[in-house]
Amino acid sequence: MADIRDVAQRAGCSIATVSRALNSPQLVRPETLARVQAAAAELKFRPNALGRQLRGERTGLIGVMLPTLGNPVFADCLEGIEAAIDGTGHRLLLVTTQYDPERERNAIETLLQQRVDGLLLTLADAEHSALVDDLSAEGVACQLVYNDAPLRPCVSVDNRAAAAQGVAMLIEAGHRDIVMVTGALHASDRAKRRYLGYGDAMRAAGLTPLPAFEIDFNSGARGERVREWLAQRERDGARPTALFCSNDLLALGVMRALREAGLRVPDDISVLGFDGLAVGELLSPTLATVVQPSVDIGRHAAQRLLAQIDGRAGAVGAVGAASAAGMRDAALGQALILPHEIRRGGTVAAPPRRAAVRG
Amino acid sequence: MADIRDVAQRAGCSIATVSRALNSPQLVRPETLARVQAAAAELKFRPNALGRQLRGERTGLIGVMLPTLGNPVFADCLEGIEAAIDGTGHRLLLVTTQYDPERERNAIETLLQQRVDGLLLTLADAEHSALVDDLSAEGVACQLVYNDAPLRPCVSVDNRAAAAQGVAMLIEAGHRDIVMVTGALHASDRAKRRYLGYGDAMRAAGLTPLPAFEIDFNSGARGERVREWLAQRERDGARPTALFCSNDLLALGVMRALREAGLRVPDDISVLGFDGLAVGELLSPTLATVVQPSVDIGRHAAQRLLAQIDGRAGAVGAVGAASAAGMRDAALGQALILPHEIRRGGTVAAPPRRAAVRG
DNA sequence: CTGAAAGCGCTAACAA
DNA sequence: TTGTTAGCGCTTTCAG
Repeated sequence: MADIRDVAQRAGCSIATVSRALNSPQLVRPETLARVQAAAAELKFRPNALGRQLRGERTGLIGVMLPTLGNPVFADCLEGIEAAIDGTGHRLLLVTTQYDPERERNAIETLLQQRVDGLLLTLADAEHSALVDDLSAEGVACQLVYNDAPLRPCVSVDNRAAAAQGVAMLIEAGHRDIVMVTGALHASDRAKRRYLGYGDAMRAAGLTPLPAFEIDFNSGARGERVREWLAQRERDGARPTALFCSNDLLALGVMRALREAGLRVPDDISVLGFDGLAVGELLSPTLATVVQPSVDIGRHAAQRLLAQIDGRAGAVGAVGAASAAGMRDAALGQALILPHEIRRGGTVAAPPRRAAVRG
Repeated sequence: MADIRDVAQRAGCSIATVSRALNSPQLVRPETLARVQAAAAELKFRPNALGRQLRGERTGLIGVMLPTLGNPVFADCLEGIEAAIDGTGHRLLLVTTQYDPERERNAIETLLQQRVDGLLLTLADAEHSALVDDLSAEGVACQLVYNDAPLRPCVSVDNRAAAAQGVAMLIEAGHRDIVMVTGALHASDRAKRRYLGYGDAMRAAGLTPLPAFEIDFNSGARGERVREWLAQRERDGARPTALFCSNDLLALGVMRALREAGLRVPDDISVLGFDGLAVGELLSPTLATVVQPSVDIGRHAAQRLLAQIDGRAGAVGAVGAASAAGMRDAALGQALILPHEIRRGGTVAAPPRRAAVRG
């Protein structure tokens, strides 16, 4: 593989000139430029990014860490990130963690060793994670994605308020026995906040929040679990009339289990999701859900990160004054809350009359 | 940021010893090792991967290029890739192309400049792409993903045979008027091969293949287009009784348009997809489709790529003999065809009786 | 406008 | 077992 020296020799100039010809053509005499370009083409010269990165200040690499791509919510977000960096000359280094905190640690370290210019992270639990503190202490440019931690640099919806609004819709539809279904609660700060929102809405309506029904994401026997739980509830005479699922994927799984258990949605039981996956609208009945703008979340997070990176470079030496860049930086260090939306759908209806059961 | 020299100084040894302590601990006296580790920890030393990569033979980077992550088929594949490289110390550099050939060129070049050890690519059209030839000519380790080009290193299903089998199922269900719906045919070699398979199945049953109905993926007015087309067909008295969609996402969109046009699936018209997206099983009716093992495609492609990379390293100097590595390499240079599967689903039923219309 | 030279941080001979 | 040294390919002063 030809290197810059080969090109220089062939073009009859020094490697410095080749470098300039490639990076700052205007600094080079047109004639020389042409010779260099010709030489480069003939030798099929491919600049080695590693050399440049080692030497330079920035690598142009952005580290992206997501729990999984099996959930379209994250794939969508990644599309937004891609869209935002398109044309900026940045590239993406991608890692998934499967919601495993240890993998999170390792992944971040790996990304940092590659000297990424910045980090876009979705953590299992941002609030109790010391990682983010360490990162900001180290001065690493970083934005959290989906995590809504008020005091941290992140882009998300207001999970608590959004969930409350969704549940309020259920209540308005006439439901009183509403249970929230979640994955492992401890594994996701978003699920936790949504549960808080559920509680808010219940109490606001004078209802008592019920414990969440947690189902292990990774267990294959999800349908089984749901059926058992329903049977138990049935026996207690306390089958809920509506289920609020902490995310759409879970809602889909739950609905399948419901169907297999012989229950009709929404006739026998209503279901509300969270995320706003596009597929939800293609189902019949369509999935009622709390929509978060996943692509925009990714896009904004990436844009903020880029601004942060640029600001950082621009701020060098501008110590004295609270510059415009500094002002911007302050905003970038705080949460950006994007608007959510309630998507009404066929999976929510009025609760069935069950006077006989109750009486 | 502390570098290896700082650590050496603090540990009271040379940088070579630090390097060894980090990479080959067994070559270093336990006591020295401990000193180095302590020093590294105290200084929060983070090895700079760029330095190592610039020096070394390999970077540990794998370049992945996919059309989009908006289609879960590719997200699933990426999950498979992730799974395969997990624990191997490789990292992923990800780029999406939106099916744009120019972006494909640029993306590959970018990846190569970063000195990736190998490439995992889904091209718009692998057969007519000179890119792959160039790559193998340059000796770049590379596997195509989803593209089934018989003579190239790739992992896919037999799109033609799979499509034929799916269409045969429609015919078996009693359909004779079957139209294939695709995105822009020229933009995807898979769609083209599936159309060939459609033709095979039709002719095998003594039927005449019909022209494909192409809908632009990127047009927002997809539903509109479908309705117009249907109306036209209706007027001609030639409304098909079944639609074979070149992928599941398209099938979902088509079904929605059908519904909006007042047609019931499968009562009025049957729909068959291709891909086997998980969501298809959650719909009601469930989506009949030709299933390709997306995760496995990704996994196998990554495994083959890793083998190729290792083989390459191992083969250095082993010029004389047709070594075992050489044998393996030969296989890695050819297509790996994974088995597909027909998933029967509620979207396919017998065609409606339309004696009155026909007569 | 161009060239010489000094590294960026690390690994791997080669010596000791 | 450890140290010295020569780069990997590139950018960027600083001179000319």
